[in-house]
Amino acid sequence: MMQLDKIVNYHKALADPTRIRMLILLAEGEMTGQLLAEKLCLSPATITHHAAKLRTVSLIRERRDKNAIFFSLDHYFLKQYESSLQSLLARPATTETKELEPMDEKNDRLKQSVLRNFFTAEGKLKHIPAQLKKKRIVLQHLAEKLEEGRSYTEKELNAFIKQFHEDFATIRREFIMHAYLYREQEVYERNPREMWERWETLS
Amino acid sequence: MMQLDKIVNYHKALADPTRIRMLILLAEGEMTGQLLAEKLCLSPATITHHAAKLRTVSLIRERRDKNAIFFSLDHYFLKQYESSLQSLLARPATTETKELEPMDEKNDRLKQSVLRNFFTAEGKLKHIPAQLKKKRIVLQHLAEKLEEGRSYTEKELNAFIKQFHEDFATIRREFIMHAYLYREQEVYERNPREMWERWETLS
DNA sequence: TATCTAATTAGATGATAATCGAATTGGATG
DNA sequence: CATCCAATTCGATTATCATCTAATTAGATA
Repeated sequence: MMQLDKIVNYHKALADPTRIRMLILLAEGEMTGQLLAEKLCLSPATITHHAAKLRTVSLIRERRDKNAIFFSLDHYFLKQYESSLQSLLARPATTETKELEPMDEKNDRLKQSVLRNFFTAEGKLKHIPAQLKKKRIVLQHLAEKLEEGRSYTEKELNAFIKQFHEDFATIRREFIMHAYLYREQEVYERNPREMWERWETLS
Repeated sequence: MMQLDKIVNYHKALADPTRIRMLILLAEGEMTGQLLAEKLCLSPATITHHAAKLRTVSLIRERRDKNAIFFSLDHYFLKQYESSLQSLLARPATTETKELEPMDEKNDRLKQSVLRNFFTAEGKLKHIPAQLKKKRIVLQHLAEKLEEGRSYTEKELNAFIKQFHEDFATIRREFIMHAYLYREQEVYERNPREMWERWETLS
């Protein structure tokens, strides 16, 4: 479970007008530190300072090209944290979720058929479903095989995924986008099942 | 449009471990200031201080009973701000939204039929649809009649809604839950259409 | 009215954090 | 190797903020 400090740090990162402005500028596309400094009328040192804070919560990425460093938004993580706060504070039941429930039996049949059709007899994933609903079923099926509460390095995670499919990069990315996994710095961890479900109703 | 300061203040409010702990406690149900102080091992003065910050961004409500003041979560607003940040930083197009698009024509026919069935010839709302999708169509139809960029007092908003339906409280609440409106202190304002749409894909 | 209880305000203190200028690092390129 | 450029680190300054105690307010009750 994502703990208190992470949530607080995430909100601290967004609790400053300069940093929000930086993110808004970066939403248009990647940009060097110098250009950011110029557009915001701040010194390069200040940009570095803020970039560091945004980086520690994975809100931005960076890429070096010659002398310049290009910063860009990390879109996945924007959603990530929001949903974890939601799940912390979620009410036991809302009218909204109730409306979606009476399909359980149908969903279950869909799940069985997706697992039959997309996996080989040996348990390999034939290919990634294009349809969102089916993709979620496949991702969840794989994520269930990860140990909860354990940390995985990127290497370990890739190896895990390769048991089932060659394209580990895509699947790793999908894991994160759909909140089956979360990433802190270089370490990956499985989110608890409640969050998968919370996330499914939210996104 | 929700401006920079509001977003920053919202995140400032959540950028403190004590306040997050308060919210987590309140997620279980309403609670007096004294009890909060006790559970968090803080002075009542400190609780007041934090409650003020949470209140200015509408994350908590309060209710007086005899000498005690009961604090509680305001669930609507939790979602509200998140989505406004999302819409500020949203990318032009994602693969996810594309998957949902090719139903435009079908949606349009649904819309026409819902408007015919739920509204009288005089434009009154017969009753509020139970089904989420239809409810959104009705809410959007009403919200379009609100002036964008104008502020409404609660009284004015109630009067507006009563033109169409008696139960203004429910509809006002639904407006907020589905991000057609947002509330700042005692004042209501219509969100821009992009946010309605952004919200629809998110929730 | 006097009194009790809970919450708020006021003022003080210590910690955190935004910003800058100056010095430094780390890659590219002549 | 010398130089240039952008980014980072360092140190100092200033502003903001969490927390406390003490004093005050607001409602309820005897």
